[in-house]
Amino acid sequence: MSKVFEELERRGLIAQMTHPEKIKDKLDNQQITFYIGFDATADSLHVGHFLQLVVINHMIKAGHTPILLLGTGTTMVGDPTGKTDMRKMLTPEEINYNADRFLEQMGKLVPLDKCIIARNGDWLLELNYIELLRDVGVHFSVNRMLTAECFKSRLEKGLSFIEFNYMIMQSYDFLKLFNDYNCTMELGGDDQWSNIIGGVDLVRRVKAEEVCGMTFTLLTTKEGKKMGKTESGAVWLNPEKYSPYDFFQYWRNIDDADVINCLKLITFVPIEEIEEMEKWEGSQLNAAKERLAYEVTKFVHSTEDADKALAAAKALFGAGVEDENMPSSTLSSADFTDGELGVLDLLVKTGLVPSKGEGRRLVEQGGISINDCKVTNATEKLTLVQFEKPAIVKKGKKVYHKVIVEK
RNA sequence: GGGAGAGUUCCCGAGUGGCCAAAGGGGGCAGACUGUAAAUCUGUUGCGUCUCGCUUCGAUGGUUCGAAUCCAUCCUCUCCCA
Repeated sequence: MSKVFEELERRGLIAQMTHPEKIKDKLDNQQITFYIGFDATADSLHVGHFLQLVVINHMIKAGHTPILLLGTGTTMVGDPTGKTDMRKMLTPEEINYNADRFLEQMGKLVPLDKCIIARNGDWLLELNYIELLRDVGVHFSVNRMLTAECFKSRLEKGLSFIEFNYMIMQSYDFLKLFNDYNCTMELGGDDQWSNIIGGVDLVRRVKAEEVCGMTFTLLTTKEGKKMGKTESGAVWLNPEKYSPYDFFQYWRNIDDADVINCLKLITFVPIEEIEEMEKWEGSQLNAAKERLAYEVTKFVHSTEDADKALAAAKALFGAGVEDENMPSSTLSSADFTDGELGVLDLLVKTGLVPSKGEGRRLVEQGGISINDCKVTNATEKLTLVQFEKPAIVKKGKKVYHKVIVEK
C-alpha cells in the first residue's frame, strides 16, 4: 500500500508521536480519519498554517480522510501555547468571519470534497459548565497540566483561567470527533503536543480506546525562529495581503541553511531530488532557492503566478530590465501639481515607504533609483514627461516597483 | 479581600523637573563586500513645509515659567499574604 509514513519521515516532517509503531501501521496499511484544528485568529491563513495543509495533502493522497476543524469555539478561549501574553479577545462575529476566510483559502490548497469540515463552536459553545466538569474535568489532573510545556513559560508571566481551559476544550474536540466520525488521530504543529496528548488521554479514559497523536516539525529557521514572520507581520497566503511576487521573493531570499529543510517540509518536490540538492554548496544553492520559491508560490497561488514571479525575478536580477510582471502602482496625472511630483511624494504614494522621513533617509543613503538613475536629492521633482513610459523605481537592492501614470 | 511594585518609542530596557524625540541592546531599513545567502563593517531608525516646527513615555485631570519625571483619580499587569 502507500508509504506516507516513510514519506513524512524522510521529509523530516514528523516531530513526535504517541505510538510510533501503531501510527506507522495505521498510515501505511489502513485508511483512517484524522483531524487538524485551525484557530481562526486572523482573516487569512499564513505560513504557519501552511505545513499542516501540505501534510493534509500527503495524507489525502494516501487515502486518509482529514477533518478540518475550524476553531470557532476554541478561538473564543485562546490557546496560550507559545504566547507570552494573553491574546486579544475576538468577538464571535470576527471569529466566524475569519473561519469563513480560512475555508475559502483552504479550498484552493486542499481538495475539500475529500475532507470533512467541522466547527468546534457547534458543540463547545453549548457545553454546560457543570456537566463538562463532571464528564470531562474529572479526567484532568491539574498537577499534570501544570507541568505541561505549554503552560510552563506562562506560570512565570501569568496565566488566566480561561486560557488554562484551552487544553480541555481541545481534548474535548478529539473525544467528540472520535464519537461522531470515528476520528482516531490528531495531527498538529509540535507546539500542540501537550494539547494533543490531552485529547488522546481523554479518549482513552472515557472510551477505553487507544487513539493516536502526532506532531510535525515546526517551520523554523536554523536559529529556531518561527518562519513566516517579517518586520511587517506574518507572510499571509491571501494575495491581497501579501502579493504573489513578494511571496515568491520571501522564499527566494531565504537563508542558505534553511533551503533544504523548507523544500522537504513544504513542497512536493520528490524527496530523492531534494536529497540530491543537499550536496549543493555556495551559490549553487540559488537554484534550490529558486525552485523552493517557485514550488511554494505555485502551490499557494497558481502556476501562472509562480511563472510570472519567476520571470519577473529573472528579468530584474538578471538583466535589470523592465518587466511586465513586477509589482506596480498606477497614479493619475491629477497626482501631479503643475506637471511635477516630488520624489518623496512618489515614494509615499506608491507605498514603497510609510512616510516622507523614511523616504528622505533612503534617498540620502543612496537607496533609491528611478529608471536606473540614482536619486541624489530628496527635493528632486519628477515631471509628467518622465512617465510617458512606465518608470521603474528601485528601492534598495531588491525591491522593484513599476509606476504607471494615467493621463 | 490585605500589602508591595510596575506600565517608556517595533521589542527589551535606561531615564526620577529643563542639557529628552528620550542612553544602550535587539530587530528593521540603507551603503560597502557578496550569490537576490550568511558573517562583517558603516550609516540610519516618531511626523512634517527638516539649521525650524509638531505629536509621543498606560488614561484623564492638576502643580510648575517648564513634566516621561511631582500630585490626584482611573485602567492594566506582576509579586507576596488570604
